Amino acid sequence: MLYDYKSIEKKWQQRWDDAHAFEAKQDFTLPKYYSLVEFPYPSGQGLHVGHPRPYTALDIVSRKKRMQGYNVLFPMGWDAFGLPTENYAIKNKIHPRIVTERNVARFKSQLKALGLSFDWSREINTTDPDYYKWTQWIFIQLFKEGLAYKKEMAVNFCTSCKVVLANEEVVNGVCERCGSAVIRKVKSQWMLKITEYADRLISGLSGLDFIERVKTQQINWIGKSKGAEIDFKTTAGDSLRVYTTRCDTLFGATYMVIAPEHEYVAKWKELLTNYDEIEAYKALAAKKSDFERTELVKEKTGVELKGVRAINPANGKEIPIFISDYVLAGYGTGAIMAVPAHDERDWEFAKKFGLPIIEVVAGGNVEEAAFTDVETGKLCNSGFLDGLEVEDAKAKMIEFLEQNGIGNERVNFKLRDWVFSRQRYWGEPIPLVECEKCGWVAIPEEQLPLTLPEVDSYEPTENGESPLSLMTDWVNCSCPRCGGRAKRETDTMPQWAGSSWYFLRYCDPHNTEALASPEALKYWMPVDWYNGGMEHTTLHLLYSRFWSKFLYDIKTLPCDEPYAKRTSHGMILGENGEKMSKSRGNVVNPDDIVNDYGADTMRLYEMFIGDFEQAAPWNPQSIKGCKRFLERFMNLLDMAKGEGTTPELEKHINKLIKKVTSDIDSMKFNTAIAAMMAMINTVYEVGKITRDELKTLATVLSPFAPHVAEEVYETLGGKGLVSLAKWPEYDESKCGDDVCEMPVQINGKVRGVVTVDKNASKDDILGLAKADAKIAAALADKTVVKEIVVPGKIINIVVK
RNA sequence: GCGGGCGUGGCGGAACUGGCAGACGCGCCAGACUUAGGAUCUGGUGGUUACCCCGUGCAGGUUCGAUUCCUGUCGCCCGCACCA
Repeated sequence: MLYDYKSIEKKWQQRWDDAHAFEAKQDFTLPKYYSLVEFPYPSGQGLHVGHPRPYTALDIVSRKKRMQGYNVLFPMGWDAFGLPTENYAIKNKIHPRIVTERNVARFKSQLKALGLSFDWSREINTTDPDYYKWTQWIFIQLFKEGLAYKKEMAVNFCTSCKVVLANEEVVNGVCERCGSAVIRKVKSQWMLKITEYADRLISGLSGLDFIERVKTQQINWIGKSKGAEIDFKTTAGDSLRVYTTRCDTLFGATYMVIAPEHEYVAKWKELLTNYDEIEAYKALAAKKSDFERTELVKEKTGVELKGVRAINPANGKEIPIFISDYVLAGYGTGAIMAVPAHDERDWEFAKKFGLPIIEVVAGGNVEEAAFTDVETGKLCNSGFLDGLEVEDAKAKMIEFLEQNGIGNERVNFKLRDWVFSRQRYWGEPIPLVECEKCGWVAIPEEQLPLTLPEVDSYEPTENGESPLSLMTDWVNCSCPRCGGRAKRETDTMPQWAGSSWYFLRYCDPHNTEALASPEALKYWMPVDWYNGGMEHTTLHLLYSRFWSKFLYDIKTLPCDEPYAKRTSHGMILGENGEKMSKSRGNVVNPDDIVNDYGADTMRLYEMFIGDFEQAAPWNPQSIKGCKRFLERFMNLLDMAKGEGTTPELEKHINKLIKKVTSDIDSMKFNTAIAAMMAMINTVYEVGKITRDELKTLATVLSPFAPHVAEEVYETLGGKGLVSLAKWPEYDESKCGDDVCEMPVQINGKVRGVVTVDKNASKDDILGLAKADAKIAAALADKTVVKEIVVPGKIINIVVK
C-alpha cells in the first residue's frame, strides 16, 4: 500500500476539524486533564524545528489522556507583544498588528500541519484588546493592593534597544535580546513587589512535581539567606547599619565598607577630608556597565572615607570605613562589616589596603587565606563567644545584639522587585493616570481595555521615553477621581505580563465579565502538566507563580500554585552539534521536513531523536528510519487477516501496551517508539497478524503518528476516530513469560544460558544450570565456593 | 568560585530499585529483486577474532557480580556570579 502522507494528513486534519475532535468539553463532572506547552512568540522566521519537540510530546500525553477518558484541555495561543515585531515594524514601516497577524497565520498553519491536537476554539493572543483588558485588570489589582509602585531608581538600560530591562533580562552584563551593553540609568519605573512573595515562592515548591533543576534554580535565584543586622556607631554621631550572615565574627570586623551609592556619602560630606577622591570613585563606579563591573572581579578597588570612623560594638575599637563597588547598593543595607579573616572578599581587600586581619574562628591560617569553614572552627579572640562552635556563637551573638538594642536577626533575599515598565509601543498600556492633585490613579475597570493608540512612529524617543509620550491627545486626560487635569502613563508593560496568566484565560477564553469564571478556574486549575524551556525558569515561570499567588490572595484563583508538574525539553541542535542559528547556517526548516517526509515522520523523529530532557543534534539521515517504520506499519494491512488473537503475538502486544502506557507517563517517548518498531519487526518475523490486533497497534500508535493511525484504523473498519477510541488495556498476566532464559555465570563471567520455568525453585534452577554441558565442563576440575541464584535474573557460581 | 547535569560502538541513543552492555534507529558490509537504484527485501555489524580475551572518560574501592553505588581525577555543557 502506497504511503501517500500528503493526502492522508490533509484528510484527517480536515476530519478532526469537522468533528471538533479535540475541543475540551464543558462538562465539569468529567475527570479533567490540563496539559500545557508554552505559547510561542510568533516571530517572523516561522516555526523552528525546536518548537515541535515539546509540542509533540505534550500532544502525545494529551491524546493518550483523552483516549483514557479524561476531559483534556490542550490549548494554544500567541505571546505576541514584544520587541522583534516592533523592530520589524519600525524598519519596514508596517503596523506591528499587521506583522503580528501575518506571523500568527504562518505559525498556525505550520502547527496545524503537524496534526497537533490543540483546542483551537480557545486560541488566545496577548495583543488582543479583549485579552489584555484582563492583563490590565490584574495590574490594577496589584496597584490597588500596593504591590505596584513607582520608584526613581538605577535600572538596567540597553543602549541599543533604548529600553529598560529586568534583572532577569540581563545576561552576562549584556542585553539578553540584542547583546548590546547594558548601563545603569536612573529612571522612574513601575515596580512589582515580587519580593513580598519571596518566601512563598520558595516554600510553595516543596509540594510540586517540578524537575529538580527547576526547583534548585528558582531557589538559588530567590537566594534566601539568614543573618543579622547590626548597628555600628560612628564618630559622626550617627550609626551605620550592616547586614551579615556571620554575626559570630563581629569581634573580627576590622573595617567597614559601604556601596558607592550609599546615602551616607552625601550625609557625611562636610566631615570627609578627601571628598573629591570619594566623588571621583563614585563617578567611576556609576559609569561602569554591569559587564565591566563583573569583568573587574579579580582586583578590589575602593577609597577610605577619611574623617569618619566606626566603632565595633563588640570590642569598642575604632575602625575605618571605605567605599567600594564590591558592596552592592541593592542588597542588604548596602553596607557591610568586613571580617578579613573569615571572608574571601574582605581578605583580598584587607591585603590590598594593608588592613588588620584578626582571627576569631580558629582552625585555619588566616595569614594565608580566609578561613570560611563553619563546620569545624571554634571561636577565639571573641570574649564571651570564645570556645563556641559557629552555629552556637551566631545564636548567642543575636541574643547579645537584641538585648543591647544594637541589632536583630534578619532574613534577606537576592530576588529584587520586578521592573515592570518599558519605554516601548508594542505592549499593554499601563492603565494609570497621574493627576496633578490625586497623584497616580487607576482608570475605572469598566473603561478597560485601555487600547493602544495609533502612532506615527514606533521608535522610542531620543531621551528614552516611550513613543506614546508623543501622543499628546492621548496622554492628556482627566482624572477619574477628581476630574482635574491628568496625564496617562506612557510606558507599556514588559512582554512577560501577558504570559504571566495566559493559562487562566484558556480555561474560559471568551468570558467578558472576568478573566475566567470561578467555576472554570476551579475545574481546570492547576495545570496538570506544564512543559517549557529552562530559559524561563527565573523569568516567566517565576513571574507567573507570583501572579497566581497574588490572584489566589485576592480570591480570583482557587489555587495558589498554578502548575502541578513542570518538565523541560532538551534543545534540538544543528547537525554539527551546535545551537541552531542563522549565522551558523545550520538551521533546519520544519516545513521542508513535513513536505519531504510528512508530519507523522517529523513527529516520530522529534520524539525518537533521544532523551526528551537532553539536547540532541539533528541528523537528516536518521529521519528516514521513522518513515520506513510508518511504511512498514501501513503495509501490515496486506497481512492482517481474521479476528481474535495470534498466539505468537499475544504476549508481545500486551507488553507493548504496558510499556507505551508507562513510557508516555515518564516522558520516555524514544523508548516507546523503539518498542513499537520492535513490535513491527516481530510481526514481520511471525508473518501474521489479525485485524483486531493491528487495530490495537494503530490505537497505541495514534498519539505518536495520528494520521497514519487513523488511516489504518479506518481501513480495518474501525468505528469513528482512533484519536477518540478507548486506550487499550493490557493483561498483566499475559505480559510475563512462563519460561525465562537465565544467564549462568562462573566467577561473574557468562558461560551459558539455561531456560527455566518461571516458578522453578532455586535448587531446580541450579540443577539445570549445572546440567548444562558447557557449565559442567567449566566446573569439572574446580571447587565450588558459592552459588548465587536470583530467580528471573541470574545464576552465578563462584569457583576456585 | 558556587549550583545543576553529562561522558557508553562510526553516529543518535538503550539498559527497571546493581544481574547477559550496546535495545531501537542511522550508517556501513554482503546477498536478493532489478535496465538502474539514493527504492524495497534478507542476513551481518563494539574491538580482536577459531577460542580465549579486552571493552561504558581515567585511577582506585565496595560486591559473587558495577554503565549503575563510593572515593579521587580529567573533560564537556547549562545556570548564577563580589548577594556579605
